[in-house]
Amino acid sequence: MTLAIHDTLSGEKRPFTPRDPSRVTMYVCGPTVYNFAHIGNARPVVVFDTLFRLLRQTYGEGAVIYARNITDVDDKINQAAIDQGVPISVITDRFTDAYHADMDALGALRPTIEPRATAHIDAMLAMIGRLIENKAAYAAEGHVLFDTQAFPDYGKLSGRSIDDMIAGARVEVAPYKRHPADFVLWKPSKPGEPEWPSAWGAGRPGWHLECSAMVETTLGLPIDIHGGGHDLIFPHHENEIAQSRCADHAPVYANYWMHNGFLTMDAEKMSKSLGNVLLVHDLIKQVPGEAIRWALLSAHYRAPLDWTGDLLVQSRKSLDGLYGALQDANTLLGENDYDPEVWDQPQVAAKLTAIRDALEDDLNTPRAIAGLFELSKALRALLNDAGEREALNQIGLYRDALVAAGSLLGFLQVDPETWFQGGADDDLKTKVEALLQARIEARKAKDWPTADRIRDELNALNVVVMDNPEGATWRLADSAG
RNA sequence: GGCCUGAUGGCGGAGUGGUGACGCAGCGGACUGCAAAUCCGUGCACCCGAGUUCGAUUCUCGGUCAGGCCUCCA
Repeated sequence: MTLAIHDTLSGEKRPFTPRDPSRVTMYVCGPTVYNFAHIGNARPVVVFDTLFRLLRQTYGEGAVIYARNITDVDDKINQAAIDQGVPISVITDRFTDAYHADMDALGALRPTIEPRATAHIDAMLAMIGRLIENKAAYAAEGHVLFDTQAFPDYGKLSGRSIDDMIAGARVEVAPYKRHPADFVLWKPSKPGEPEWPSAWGAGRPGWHLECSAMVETTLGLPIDIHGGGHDLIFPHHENEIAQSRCADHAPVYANYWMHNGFLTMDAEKMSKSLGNVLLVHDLIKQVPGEAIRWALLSAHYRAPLDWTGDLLVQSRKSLDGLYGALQDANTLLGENDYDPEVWDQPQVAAKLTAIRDALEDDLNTPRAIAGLFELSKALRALLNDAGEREALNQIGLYRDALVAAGSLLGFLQVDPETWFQGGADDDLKTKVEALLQARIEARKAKDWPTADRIRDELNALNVVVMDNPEGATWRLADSAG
């Protein structure tokens, strides 16, 4: 099977054909760095990271160029700098670092390129120049505006006509606009705000222009895939298309447009006024990033996703099951050698193929996740009658396959011990080991009251004990919620 | 007001014109000193109405409900 992508522009699922298989290009709109990223911001990151992984496996790691911008010039950044009485760069540096740390925690690979808007002002100004030259933009009162009348395809991506937009307009139209739908390419800065000199007066770029310029400079037109949140379709992506195509007389800006669905919090939109903004920065202190990633990928990327405490609990338990199988396999295999003729085994190969097929079918992560469970189930079955010597090869094979399949989705990449005990600090681990040892002694002596009392103590430490004939293992109880 | 999505079991969530994956939770049993983990077994759903069809959860139309965009927004 080959990759098929649902393309917003054509409205259909189309087979993916890159312009150049040795240089596959993908651009995703990144953060405006004025605050911590919330869980809704994380959805496109995780979704397109999964696509990035799939593309890299298909075309080769060096053949996929994934650009995700950092918007570091913006009204909200300016406001934050004023509010906190610090230079703009203090804000942007701080939240760029935080963004990296948070997305790393979700298992997202870093993009190939992360262009910053402020490093591409020249390209933006050059683009404005070309737009004016091509009669697709005009200067007025210190602003430069895009002339939407100059672009017949305006509205095609979002499926709306300019007339519809005017009919539904709820904002006052700035007097210097020729047409209500025209949008800003360049605008004057207020005193104290960052500004750059230009032929149209000192000022700063409009947000839509930033992405167009960075796409051109970092990837070159047309790009293969352009992604982002559903809410960016209009006006942001619509405007990007208009600018780039008019600036360069380009017939195509991006060959495939992908948009992830919105995330709601307990069925409500996340908003500051509702006070339900959940920051990744806070969440990863409470639950493993992998469980958050799982929750984000548990629904198809185009479907809406309702974020609830229960979703996180279920996600974590699902991962417990898979890591449990891996742990048991590791325990059994121990130092034993096995023959890793992994990928030629037809039954394993079929299961791996099913997972790949699911992802290649417009990134059907729920189906791919089901495939992970298929592998896990098969691994469990082998573990349950592992008396046979030759079963070790099979177990090793399935164990490796599960980890390999997981890597495609960004799961199962840590040691099971780390997954189950990683939340414990060294003090706790020492304490637990001591209690566990004492309990093993008690059990040997068949002193059940003492054994049970110690287990209660461990439970109080949020530790779950699992006895086995030789001794016992432990894991931290789930505390997600 | 304009434009656009979606509605599957207790929960999450795929999918299909012909008896509805997968996961979480539940229930019964096995194992265990008792548990946990694991194993075996098991109950439960396709929003409403009409149409097309031999047959619709799947296609069409209408309705209801929910959500999104039209303004910064993932």
